[in-house]
Amino acid sequence: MKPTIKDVAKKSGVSIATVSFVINNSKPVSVETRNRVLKAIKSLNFRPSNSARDLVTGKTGNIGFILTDDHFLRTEPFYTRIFLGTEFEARSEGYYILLTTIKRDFKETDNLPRFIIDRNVDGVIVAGKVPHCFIERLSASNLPAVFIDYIPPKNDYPMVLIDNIQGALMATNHLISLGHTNIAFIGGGTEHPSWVDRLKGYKQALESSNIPIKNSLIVANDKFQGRQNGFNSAKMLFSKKNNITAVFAANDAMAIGVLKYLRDNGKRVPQDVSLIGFDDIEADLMLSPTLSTIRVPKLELGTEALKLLVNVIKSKKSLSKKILVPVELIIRESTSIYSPK
Amino acid sequence: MKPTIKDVAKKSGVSIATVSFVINNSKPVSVETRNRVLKAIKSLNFRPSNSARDLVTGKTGNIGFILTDDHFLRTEPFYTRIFLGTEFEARSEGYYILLTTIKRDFKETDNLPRFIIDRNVDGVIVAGKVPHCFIERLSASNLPAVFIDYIPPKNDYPMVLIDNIQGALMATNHLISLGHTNIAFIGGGTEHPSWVDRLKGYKQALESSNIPIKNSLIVANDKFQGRQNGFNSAKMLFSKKNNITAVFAANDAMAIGVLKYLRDNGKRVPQDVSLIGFDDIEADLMLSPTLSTIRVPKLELGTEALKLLVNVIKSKKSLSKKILVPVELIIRESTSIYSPK
DNA sequence: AAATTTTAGTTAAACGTTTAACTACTTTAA
DNA sequence: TTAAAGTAGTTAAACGTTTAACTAAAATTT
Repeated sequence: MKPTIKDVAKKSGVSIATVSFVINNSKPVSVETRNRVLKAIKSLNFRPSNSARDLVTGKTGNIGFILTDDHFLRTEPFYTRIFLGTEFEARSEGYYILLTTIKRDFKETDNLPRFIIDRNVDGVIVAGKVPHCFIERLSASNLPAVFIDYIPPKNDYPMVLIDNIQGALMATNHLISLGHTNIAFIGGGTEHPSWVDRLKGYKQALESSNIPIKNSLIVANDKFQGRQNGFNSAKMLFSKKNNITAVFAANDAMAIGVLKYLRDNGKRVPQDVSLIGFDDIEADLMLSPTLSTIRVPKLELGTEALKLLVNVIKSKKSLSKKILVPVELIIRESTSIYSPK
Repeated sequence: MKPTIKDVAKKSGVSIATVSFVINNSKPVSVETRNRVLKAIKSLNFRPSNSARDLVTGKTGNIGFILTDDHFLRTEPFYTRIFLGTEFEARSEGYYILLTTIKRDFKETDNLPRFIIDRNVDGVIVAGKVPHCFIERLSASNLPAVFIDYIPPKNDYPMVLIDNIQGALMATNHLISLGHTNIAFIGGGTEHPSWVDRLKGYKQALESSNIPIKNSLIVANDKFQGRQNGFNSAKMLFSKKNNITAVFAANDAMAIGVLKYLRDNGKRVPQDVSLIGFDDIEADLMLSPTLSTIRVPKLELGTEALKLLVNVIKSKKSLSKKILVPVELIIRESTSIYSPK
């Protein structure tokens, strides 16, 4: 059978309490006994029982990771990478991650994830946009929670966010520095803070370079943000005659849609139109040209969120800290210097 | 504080044992008391403590889900769907899933997932191909395990497999029924049972239609199985003059690579070449033409594996059952009737 | 009617930890 | 020299369940 703390105690000739102190560093133990205990632990291959420990401490050692199923199933491994960051960090922090999805159209009457109902987690991480009514239910459950890449309305949970404004600034400034002035923006709907901020950064960049902002160059009204949407938006923009020489798409998926539209319609990238995305989804290595973009450190989003959550759990204070994770400009083939015909 | 079984017992005027019997249906309880207890449970919003229960039963209520990180991060949400199937089924079975990845090049000396070392799972599900040495380490741990979509060498674990031969038969027969005879096969390396079986099905279909098998039409030597590989293989096939009119690619990712090669080289699909894949990764709705394929029921792979594992855990017998999940022919735009020029 | 079996419930031990309260020394302070 | 404080360890209770062993009453069999 699995060895218990008693076996260790017997083998090293001390009480089980002392063994516990050694395991948890919770009380001073003399060097000799500590070593004796450690040796016994090793030789018996002892591992403390989670359930016993959890029972007495009232903790579970688990953390829930929640996202909508469509986010989880996105073709770009964006949220999966974030999850992996969390999972990885959880290993060193000694937590287990319970991953579950909720429906994108979570209803008032839907069940919360079972680990919340059963209180089988010490806290949860919510990644990406989730329905309002889910957030309300979650907040009623009084569990510590941290949000990633989404600002929950009316709740001051701690958050780990992408520095969207800065990224959009970098992307737009990159295009400007290449000589472009007729720069289009393609974004998702305005109900998501990320798109709002990326648009904000775009505008700021233009302003500070004294380039007039033309609403005719901005498409940001769709609820979705996939390739199809990029394709459609590009169609809207390029069917009018407005001399666009560069496009900043608010994410790579849309950028790929734009790319497809341009290719289908005889525009060369980057010779005729420069194109930059956002996210760096390292999607398609076959993509040609390769896409300039703003790299979002996805693993880091996940690790930071876990660290933050562990802090909240341990301090028991509901610090409403916001961490803004910096992004990085990645220049590839899809952007080049403006060369008028 | 969280209500305990004692609170329920007090409220309903019975002993805690009776409450336990009601919760677990483990001993007959009269209808009246049962109802009284259930009412108390509901009104107190009582949920049994996992840790307490686990401690006494020696179970954990957790199941580990293991796959390599590159599988998890694949652009096609193939394994993520399988996971979702498992997770979904786990909800109704009352288990929690701990998802973790191992490295594709897992080394003898690498640590097993922490939940195995700590024995914090009652069993594990392994999805997709994993390194041999990992399997050996796993099997030394003596945990119940079920494999999905991979046949572990030298171990008779229970498995849930795709009916690859049948699928390949269906795909090839579909092409044959359209009048094609010069049908190429593009597969991955032969070290993976799936590719071997899909090739086998391809050959069987040709044989039973009395179409000679030409090795020049078969490319199956690469270790990887992505788009790039499909692209390269198509190049190899079509650069020789051999009148290929149809291609069966052993997965959709490779099929998409083939499609790209054909498009780049002026061949129309399906007018000039019919193309069918395998998996149905519902990748790119923008793909044109849409891809005929063999649908693999991914969720079902996951649910079946969980059911099987739960069976093993409960029966304590190491039944080495194999479940072959049926596939389905999905005809879309990329295959059409053979029309000689 | 007595003996036996069945049914519905109770009691108490056990699971493997953590930790508050205590003890017995040893060191330091007065 | 004695009292106080510090150190290193022990004892035992507690956490919230499950379950074996038991009891008392009811139902069935003889």
